[in-house]
Amino acid sequence: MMGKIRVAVVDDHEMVRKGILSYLETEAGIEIVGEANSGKKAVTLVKETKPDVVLMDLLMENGTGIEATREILQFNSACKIIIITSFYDDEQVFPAIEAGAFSYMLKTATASEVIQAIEKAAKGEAVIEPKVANRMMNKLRAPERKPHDELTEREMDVLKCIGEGMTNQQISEELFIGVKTVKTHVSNILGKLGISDRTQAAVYANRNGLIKSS
Amino acid sequence: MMGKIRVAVVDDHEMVRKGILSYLETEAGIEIVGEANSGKKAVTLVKETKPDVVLMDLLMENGTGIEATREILQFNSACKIIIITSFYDDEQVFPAIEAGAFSYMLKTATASEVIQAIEKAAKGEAVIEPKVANRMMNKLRAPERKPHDELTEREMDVLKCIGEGMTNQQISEELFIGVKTVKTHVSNILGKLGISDRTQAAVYANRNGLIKSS
DNA sequence: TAATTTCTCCGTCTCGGGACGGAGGAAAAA
DNA sequence: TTTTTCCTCCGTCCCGAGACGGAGAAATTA
Repeated sequence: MMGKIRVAVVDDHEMVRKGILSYLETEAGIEIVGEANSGKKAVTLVKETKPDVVLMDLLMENGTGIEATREILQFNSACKIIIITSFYDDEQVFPAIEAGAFSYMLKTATASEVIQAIEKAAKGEAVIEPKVANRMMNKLRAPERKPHDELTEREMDVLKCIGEGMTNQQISEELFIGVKTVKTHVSNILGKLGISDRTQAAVYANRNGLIKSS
Repeated sequence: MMGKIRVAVVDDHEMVRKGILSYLETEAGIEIVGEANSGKKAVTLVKETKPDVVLMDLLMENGTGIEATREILQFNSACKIIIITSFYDDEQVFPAIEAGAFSYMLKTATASEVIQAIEKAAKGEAVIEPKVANRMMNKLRAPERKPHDELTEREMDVLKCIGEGMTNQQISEELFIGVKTVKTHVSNILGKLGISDRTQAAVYANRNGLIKSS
């Protein structure tokens, strides 16, 4: 029989932390070793307290939980990090998995679900939210080949400029290349994306998140 | 001296509800009359328990808190509804205010802030999160005159088509007008928006939510 | 090393896009 | 009613945009 599972809670919302704590404080097998309200403090906290499991929010005001996850695992790869967040977009989930997150839960989770996830994590079993799991499966089945994946680096630069509404002339000045060159890139971009003019390219760029949206 | 302030908590995340409850349960002047995890249940709950104050999450899975707020105030206009949410975009804030929300807080709020907000709401004093307040002030100062407000109905039609990446030819077929007419509209649109080509118009349309985004 | 990819630049040619001016008709506002 | 706004259409003119072909240099890959 092993001792209590040492758990740290990281979330910039105090009320969420307290909510999680209220889940855990009555559990005999779990010991709360600390709280943090930012990614940086989380790193410090883990260094000091060496928890077995970290409950980590993804979206925080000072840097995401992804960076914190990555940093923590660099010096403590045995630490199991459970992501708890409100969302399950691809943009959030996969970087988290990549960074080494162990389990992925939603804030809709109930007390028992959270407790189970912690206990399983301590035993080395991952828990993935069903909705998230579906997306992961889709990701693995179809490797999500966006048309612009085959664009060269330079072509991406040009496409982003188009997405900002720039003319070929402006792009040439922005990228320090000739207008003719820009035209060449534009032609190649249109061909690769299967569209026929820069306006559609601009729409494409904006809808596919290629632009640092406003 | 009045009795305890009757409070209801609405949030689809149990852990957030428990967090808020942990804030409030030690307060002598506050009585929790119930919880709800959806807008519909919130309406029912308020009908049954008639709380003085409702803490309401905006983003919930089954319908937003905005609808619930509107419904509740229809039959109980004395009820003070405090919105507690993670975000403060214009898209979220203003519909909530419009629906009759009394105060607006963020989930970053501490226990004492929440308690104060409740006590003030019971006394008829609104609390607005500073970050949100700033946006409101800006809204009131500049009545949000988007450049495309001065576009005619037809010009809006054309602009939306441009935002889809359509050519003048395609637009003329879509709207059953001549290509020359489309050109006229395009010229007027560019003039009114202060831009110089259709690519920028397409970007504008997509960034200003004129398109039923993908 | 040799071969491929990518970025760069040049030219020519054609076409769509946009500016500008003009104008008629219908509907809404004065 | 008169006036204004808006939608519609026409024409001409010019330029940017895009297609197409060719080609050199550098980096990456085989």
